[in-house]
Amino acid sequence: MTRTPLADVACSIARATDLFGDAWTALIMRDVLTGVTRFDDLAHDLGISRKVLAARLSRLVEEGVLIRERYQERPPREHYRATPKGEELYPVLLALMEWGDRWYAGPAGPPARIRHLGCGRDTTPVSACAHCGEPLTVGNTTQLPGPGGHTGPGTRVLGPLLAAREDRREDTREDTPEAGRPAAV
Amino acid sequence: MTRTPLADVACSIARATDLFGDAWTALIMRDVLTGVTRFDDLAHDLGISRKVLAARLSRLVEEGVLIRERYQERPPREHYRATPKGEELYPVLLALMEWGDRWYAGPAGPPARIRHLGCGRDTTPVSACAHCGEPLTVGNTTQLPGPGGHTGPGTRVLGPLLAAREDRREDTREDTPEAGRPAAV
DNA sequence: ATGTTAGGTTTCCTCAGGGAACCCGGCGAG
DNA sequence: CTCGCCGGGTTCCCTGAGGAAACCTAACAT
Repeated sequence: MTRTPLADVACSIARATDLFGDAWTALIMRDVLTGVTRFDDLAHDLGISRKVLAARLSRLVEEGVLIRERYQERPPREHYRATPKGEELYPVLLALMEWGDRWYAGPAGPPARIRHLGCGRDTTPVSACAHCGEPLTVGNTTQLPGPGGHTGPGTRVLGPLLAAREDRREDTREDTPEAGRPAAV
Repeated sequence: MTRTPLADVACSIARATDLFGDAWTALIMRDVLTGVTRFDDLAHDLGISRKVLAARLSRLVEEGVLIRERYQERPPREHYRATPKGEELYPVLLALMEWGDRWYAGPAGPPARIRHLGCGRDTTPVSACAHCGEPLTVGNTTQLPGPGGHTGPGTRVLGPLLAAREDRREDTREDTPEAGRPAAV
């Protein structure tokens, strides 16, 4: 929770991880996105301590990933729903699930299937290139500095944590040259 | 680390989360997959405590996600490389990064770009249906019980934690009726 | 008036994570 | 041949996050 200098870091993975890199958040989002939205239901379903659940939910609400809504006045009842920002975490869940399926499913097969309503078939989610639709792998991609990165040219760049940590080592660069100018492609 | 009854649970997300749901693992995998593979380099780059780094690495090796390799004999030097199982975590990283880019990139744009070597363009990773190639969203998919799930019919099913937790509350269902019959689409 | 349910909050305890120091084998330099 | 350094960890102590369980406050329901 406040292991969080990560949030300031020039790496979108680190930023996402700051929220998502904890034991429960992924499971909470899974539940909320699949219809388990009330406090008690979540607590039961996950077996999470109520204290921690409350903390996670309010963090997720702060972050704009969930909203707390009163869905009934008498008696007053609340639930948590995903915002668009929260719904867009779905690909992360799909990727985690796909990986878990591939490497941990028993002989019986995976515990759940995803039916794609568009084509009507049980699907396997793949990470694809938005342009050509081909699957993306470690082998067929490279990481390059982006416009928002304050990183030197040589740095491998999926996430230059070094940059944001440089306070701890001012022997390294503090040049930060006009944080725009990417290493023009 | 041993908050881990999760690993036994009938949900691939929970299984994946058991490994991946911690502050550092995603970042370690990011680094290893992008070429930061030695202990000291990882420790520096991440700013992680050496103790925890050692623990994470040996866990990842145990799990078959990384292998420890001697890449030079004199002086003896080791590094960590991703196995195929480890490389297949790439989609998870891409999904996290994409989400971070969409919601946390400053006005300057995202800190890094992914170039797809197949089509030569900077790409945006999308979670697509392996059959029809269309993007998968919360709205155009449903979750159904899979062959490996020991879950009742009504249960929403991306991850029935209840099943594995029912030891703790035998007041609830122990019926588990013919664990198949999905809520037919 | 008594109980129950939803939605939390509080208290106490334990153990994982951070920081920093320490350790060990293998060099390479003087 | 001794000194010191580097890579790759391990050990120690301390703090703080997470778990368990009890408690609290409406708002009904009987």
